[in-house]
Amino acid sequence: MGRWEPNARGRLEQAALELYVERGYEQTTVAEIAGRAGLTERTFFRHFADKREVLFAGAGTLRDDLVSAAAQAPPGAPPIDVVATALAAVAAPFQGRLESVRRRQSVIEANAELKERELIKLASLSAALAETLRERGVAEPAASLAAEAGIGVFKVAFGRWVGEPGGGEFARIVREAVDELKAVAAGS
Amino acid sequence: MGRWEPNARGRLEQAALELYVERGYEQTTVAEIAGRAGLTERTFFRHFADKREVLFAGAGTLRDDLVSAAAQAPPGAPPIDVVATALAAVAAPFQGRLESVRRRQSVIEANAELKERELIKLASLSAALAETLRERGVAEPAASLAAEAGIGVFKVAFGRWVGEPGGGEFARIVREAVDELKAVAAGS
DNA sequence: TAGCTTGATGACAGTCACTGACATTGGCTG
DNA sequence: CAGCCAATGTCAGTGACTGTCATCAAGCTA
Repeated sequence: MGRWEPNARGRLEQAALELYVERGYEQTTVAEIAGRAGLTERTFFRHFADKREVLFAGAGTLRDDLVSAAAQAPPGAPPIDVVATALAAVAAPFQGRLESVRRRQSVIEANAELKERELIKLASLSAALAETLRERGVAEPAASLAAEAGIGVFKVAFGRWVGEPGGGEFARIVREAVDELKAVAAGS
Repeated sequence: MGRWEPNARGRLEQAALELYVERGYEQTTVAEIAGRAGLTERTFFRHFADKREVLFAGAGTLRDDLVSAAAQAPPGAPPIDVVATALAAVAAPFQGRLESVRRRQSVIEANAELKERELIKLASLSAALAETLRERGVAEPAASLAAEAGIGVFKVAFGRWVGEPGGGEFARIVREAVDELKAVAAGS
């Protein structure tokens, strides 16, 4: 048994989410989060760059998964299809966690600072996706446009999935949104 | 002559931009901005919600112009064309101010907090554009997808315009990016 | 085994963004 | 002229975040 309770980072994440849900993001102090996790404020800031970041720890994994899925698409596939399959691939792991995702999302949408942080994470997804497309030989500005449009599709599809009462199948909603984007771009 | 020097808000904007350029956003305190403008820190926060907002005062106008241009498009026009003409319309007023825009943009791109603020302003453009499309009878999710894709186009086109040595014609770059998006979405 | 190093944490002081409450001031209105 | 009002100043406070040094148990080394 170690000197300290294990998984300090995970305890901080859980305590933060609980408190943000219970009393709201702004009404929660970092000292309270740390206290609930049995740690001090200073230790919180050793694990997370700021008070918002504790909600976005999984963003790096999502980006890696997206890049990996895009990189594995068949060579020579049209960029829009590379993006579509990559988005559907990263959508799948969300499927079993609708309630947990909804809780987190309601916290984010209640606070402008948290929305900002979410947007910059999505922008980093877009940048990583564009970079992957470029490595696959897609020229600019097609690579950035496909990536931006793809992340836009993801945002819209995510909103629909979280907003629908039953939830539905996220990957299917993503594919439908891609098809809808194609129709819109064609001028229908 | 009034009791106070006129245009306090404008003086604060100018002082902030100068200081952000001179020594960087993080190295500038609000007290310094206010001091250069001949005001106090408290007055700064009466004019701007926070230290970032002073750089984004024009965002509301941009959104209004975008909505207005989209609303004036011919009835029944395809959503992608409504978006394209609206983007080209708001691009035009940027044309004469390339150097000023570049200076401001270099400040924003040097700081993550400022990037976040820019992204949420762009997201508000997207939301307003989607709302306008809905009022024109465009159904969901087509309205949101067209708006998201359109703002993505704007981001890419803006980056190209600011990045190119000579600058070029912003409205033309926007139209080319829309065409490129159409080609990408078609699976080229 | 005694000592040294290391890594996670605590303690504490400090800066700065931001807020609430109240005071000040000079022009404008009745 | 009295009073109101709008913009600003003053001041005290909260809380996010940082730098610095201390602590202490586990592991490594001689």
